[in-house]
Amino acid sequence: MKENPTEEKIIQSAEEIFLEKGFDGARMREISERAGINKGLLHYYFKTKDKLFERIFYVAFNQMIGRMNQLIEQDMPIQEKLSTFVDRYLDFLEKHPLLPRFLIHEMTRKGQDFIKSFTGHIRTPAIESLKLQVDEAAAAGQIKAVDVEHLLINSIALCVFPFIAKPMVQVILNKNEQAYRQFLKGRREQVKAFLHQSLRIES
Amino acid sequence: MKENPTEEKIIQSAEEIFLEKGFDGARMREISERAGINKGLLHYYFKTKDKLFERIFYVAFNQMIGRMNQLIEQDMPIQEKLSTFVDRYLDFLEKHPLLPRFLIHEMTRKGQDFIKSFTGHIRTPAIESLKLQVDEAAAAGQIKAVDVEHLLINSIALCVFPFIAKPMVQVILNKNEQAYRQFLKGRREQVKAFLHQSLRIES
DNA sequence: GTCTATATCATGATAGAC
DNA sequence: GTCTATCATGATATAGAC
Repeated sequence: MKENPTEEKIIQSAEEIFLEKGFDGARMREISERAGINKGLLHYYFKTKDKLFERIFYVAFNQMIGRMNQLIEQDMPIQEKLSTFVDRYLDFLEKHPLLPRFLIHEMTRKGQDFIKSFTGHIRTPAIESLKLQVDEAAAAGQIKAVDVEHLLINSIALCVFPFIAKPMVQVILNKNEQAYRQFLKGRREQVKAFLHQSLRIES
Repeated sequence: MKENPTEEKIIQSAEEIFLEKGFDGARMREISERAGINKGLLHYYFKTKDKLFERIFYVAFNQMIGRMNQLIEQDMPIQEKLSTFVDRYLDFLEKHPLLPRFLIHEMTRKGQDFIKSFTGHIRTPAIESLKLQVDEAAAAGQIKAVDVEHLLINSIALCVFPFIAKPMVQVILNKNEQAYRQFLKGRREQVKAFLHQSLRIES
């Protein structure tokens, strides 16, 4: 925080360009131009393109994982937690629509080793306590017994997929920009209903 | 089909490299090397990198959309159709695990115009008849009334997300390669159960 | 700290021998 | 049709003036 304003500008510009075009498609020249500074100055602040990228990636990765952890660890009943997860996570994605595709693409590009170098520093999601909660609720007859890993991945997938795969979904559903925004609006309730239904007890 | 064997080799090599690294990350040198030919020969067959890419993209795009259309249009009851969709689509993805992320990334990189130039030639999925089928089944009391667009996107998302977002899911669930393969194995039944549950009538 | 000018290198693409 | 050699460009990165 409270960094040098030039550095701040560079960070912001770099984030925009890296998220739009990925590491391979990004150009140092374009980053400097958008930051309104000279190309040489970039290298004064961040020795190399790789260094600049890692800074952006690190922040982006933590944002995403951090938000998810935060939502998973809230102290509330499981059904309410699911609804809140969907609402807050979709809020987050609407603010950062390019984030998940960026992370995924770069994590795929770099090797397993690169990922490890980050996940080492980072608290991995607290699946265990979520599992306890789900199992207890199932035992108490409040919800159907389900596999917590798949439940979590399903929740994430349903929220994030329309952002990651936007152009593909547009083709499949034959929707222009405006129609797609409309689709996303309705999606919030659809996903919540879908997830709740998946926990409904068989009668 | 039955092309020149050199051209065939180039296509295969180019497909592998483009799918792994994307257009921006792919190198003509690497493509020629993997094809076992000279770099100059690439340009003899495919004038430019763009031309070669478009050829690969076109085939890949058609494969994906074609498979989906085929599965959507099968003539069977809706519940059976959903199960078959999941099974056959997951089969397809296991054979082409890099395909969806490649398509999504490149469709995002190129503009809307580029996409249109393809979707013009292509039959877009037959959502309408699927909607009829779902609505009729709902009216007959066989399934819950649901929005067919969201149902379709949910089905696709649940299948495809673990392939698109593999490294991210690995971090979230803290799974190495082998554990991840195990996770994918169990997923097939999980997704089918999940989708069927979403169509269950309220009692 | 910021800029200009330049070095260095890799890439896509071409020309031409065989 | 296939290769070698080379071009032209554009990228990252550095050196040095201010």
